[in-house]
Amino acid sequence: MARVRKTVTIRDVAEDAGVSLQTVSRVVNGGPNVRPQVRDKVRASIDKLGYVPSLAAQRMSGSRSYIILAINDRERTLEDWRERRGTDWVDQMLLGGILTCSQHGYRMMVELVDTHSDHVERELGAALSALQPDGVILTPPHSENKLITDLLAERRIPFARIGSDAPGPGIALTMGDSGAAHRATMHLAGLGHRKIAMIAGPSEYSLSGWRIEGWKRALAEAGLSDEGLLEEGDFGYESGTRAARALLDRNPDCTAIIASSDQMALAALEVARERGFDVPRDLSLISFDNTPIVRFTQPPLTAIDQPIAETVSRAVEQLIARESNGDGDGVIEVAAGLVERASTASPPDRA
Amino acid sequence: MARVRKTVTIRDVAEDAGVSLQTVSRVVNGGPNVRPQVRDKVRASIDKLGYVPSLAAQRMSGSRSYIILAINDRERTLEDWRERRGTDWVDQMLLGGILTCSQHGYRMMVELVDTHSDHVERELGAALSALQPDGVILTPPHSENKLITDLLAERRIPFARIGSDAPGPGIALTMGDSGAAHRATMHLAGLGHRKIAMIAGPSEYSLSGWRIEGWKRALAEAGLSDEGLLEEGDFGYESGTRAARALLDRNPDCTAIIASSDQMALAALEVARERGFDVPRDLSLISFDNTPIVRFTQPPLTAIDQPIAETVSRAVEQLIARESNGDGDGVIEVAAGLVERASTASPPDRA
DNA sequence: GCGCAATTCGCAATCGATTGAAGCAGGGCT
DNA sequence: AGCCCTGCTTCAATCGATTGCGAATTGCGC
Repeated sequence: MARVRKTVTIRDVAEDAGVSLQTVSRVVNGGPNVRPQVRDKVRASIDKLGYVPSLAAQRMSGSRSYIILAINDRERTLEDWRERRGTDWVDQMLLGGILTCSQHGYRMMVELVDTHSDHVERELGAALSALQPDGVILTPPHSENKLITDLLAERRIPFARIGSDAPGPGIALTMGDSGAAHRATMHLAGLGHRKIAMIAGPSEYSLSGWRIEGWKRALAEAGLSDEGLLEEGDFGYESGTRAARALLDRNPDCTAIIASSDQMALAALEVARERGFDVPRDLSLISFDNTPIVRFTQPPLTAIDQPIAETVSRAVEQLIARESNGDGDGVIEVAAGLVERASTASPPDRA
Repeated sequence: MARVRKTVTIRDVAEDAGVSLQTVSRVVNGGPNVRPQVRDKVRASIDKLGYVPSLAAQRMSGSRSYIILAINDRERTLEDWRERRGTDWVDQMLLGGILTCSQHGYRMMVELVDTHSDHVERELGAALSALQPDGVILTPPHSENKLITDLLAERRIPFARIGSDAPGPGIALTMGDSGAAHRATMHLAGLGHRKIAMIAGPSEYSLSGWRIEGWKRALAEAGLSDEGLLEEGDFGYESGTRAARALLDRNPDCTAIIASSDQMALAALEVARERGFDVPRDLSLISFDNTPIVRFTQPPLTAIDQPIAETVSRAVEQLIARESNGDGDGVIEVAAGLVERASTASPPDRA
């Protein structure tokens, strides 16, 4: 009764069902040559004994490890990440990744790597050797780290780059940053705004560039100018304060700001407050990320919602599929949504 | 050159160093009978070839899997968690867990389990069979789920319960909820407050009870009453609004509120605003969790900082140590800190 | 009822590392 | 000088699942 339960192996199942190990293996892995009758009998034994194949053993014999490795930034996570972008990213990544993995019988592991370290290759190489993952997911800013992508390409490990659209090696998944910025800008233009500024992210992130691009494209389509309306921040609160002040100093007639992160939008909101501007009456605000914070500000912020969970989920599916199909790499776009809240309105009438 | 790099096995190292496989294994695992000279030679070969033992193979032969499994709530993470408690928990757990694991040559995996599901045992059992983790970390509300703790005890897998202080099976790690609530209450009492209310968490979380206990204890020590000053919420924003309104309706002379989550504190802040109360002039606020949000509110909130990363880190260390020592279970307390910001001040003078 | 083909099953080797027991030195003892 | 003993290294079995290949069974048509 209270005896320690021995591990149930494929052998136990075979014995219980009265068939050979190999037959059980075929059943488990959906092999082609098993009679329905036998298959059901084996399935019954599996359920009865509660058999679950050992990941380690599967890895040993088969060619797959059933492991997808997600590379996250260590330095940022430890010190900067929370300060600058909030933590929603990690949570959503886990959600999308782990759930999708488990749906396919895979597991996801997270590895924290410091992009700026000199040991990137050694650290990552060790993880790859130890785990031998079937696929790797890179999150910004690793997605465009050549040392990392080269290492993965050399080892012939399929990988996905989240937040990248360079058609290089590996599958690229973008979240439609250009389109999202375009949409946000058009939304503001549609409300009647003529001076729509942008606080962009750091240039080392290529998504910063796409957002600027989408913003400029929309301005051009609406026949508006972008002159003097662009500031660069680092996603963090402080930089947002600085950028917002500079923008409003330079453009007293600016009536709308798109910020490339929630933190920077929060900072802009505070700058507006300190200048006696009412949001949205005097100034409209749209932020990127849509982390939980922006629902509780006064007013709640209209925001671009990044479909991180879905994107990672797609990445996992691609990696798993690619493994069997051997398909080539491609670029996938997952569209971001615009969540309208109370921080956007028509601009004030000015003489 | 660009030839696909074959996996480096222990055999390759042995050959390169001119010794046997077993000698290499001894070197890697710190075995006792290896000449320093030989050991150095083997080490050199390991570095040269970039050898890293395969986790799967280690699991196969040895008794350890070098895997720690962290159980998180699926339902909450998917739908409610972010709404109610923010996501900081997950991020911090990963930080503390993954980093500490890697320091000891272990890996952490995350499993999402729905506590309220009927399949808890099956889901968790499958994960345990597949991964055969050396230790398991339970986070609330799993920490006190008897189905889960029984399953782990039966399988003889060491486990740690985060946010629990029941001395049952497994290591219990509390974050000093009672002490933290006590400290927050004393802080307010020290500022001169006489009516200090609490918005508690749901009673199904035992930490809710401890916080109430600490609050009451402090009130008693300060010679204050707790009558009518307690409301229960569910950690979420909505419940905080309801609770704060009820408290202020019932106690017009209430000058301070301790909320058991940041979300509920945010709600209380908004209720104060809608009633024309200035925080902290008319009402002082202290929240639990100290997620990034509360630094950017107006005013920034004084908060209890939960040392989640450190707690999980301690849990990992205990699990790994316990595995070798075979030590018994115990209760460990990691102290929370009080971060003073601008939401607390002396109460207004009232006639 | 027979033969051939198609399907299904079982034996054995294998993945990479660990581990207990056996082998082989060299040194000290009587 | 013979013997044993200690210290270090090597042989061989093992973990649990996969997989190729040969063997056995079934199915089908004539």
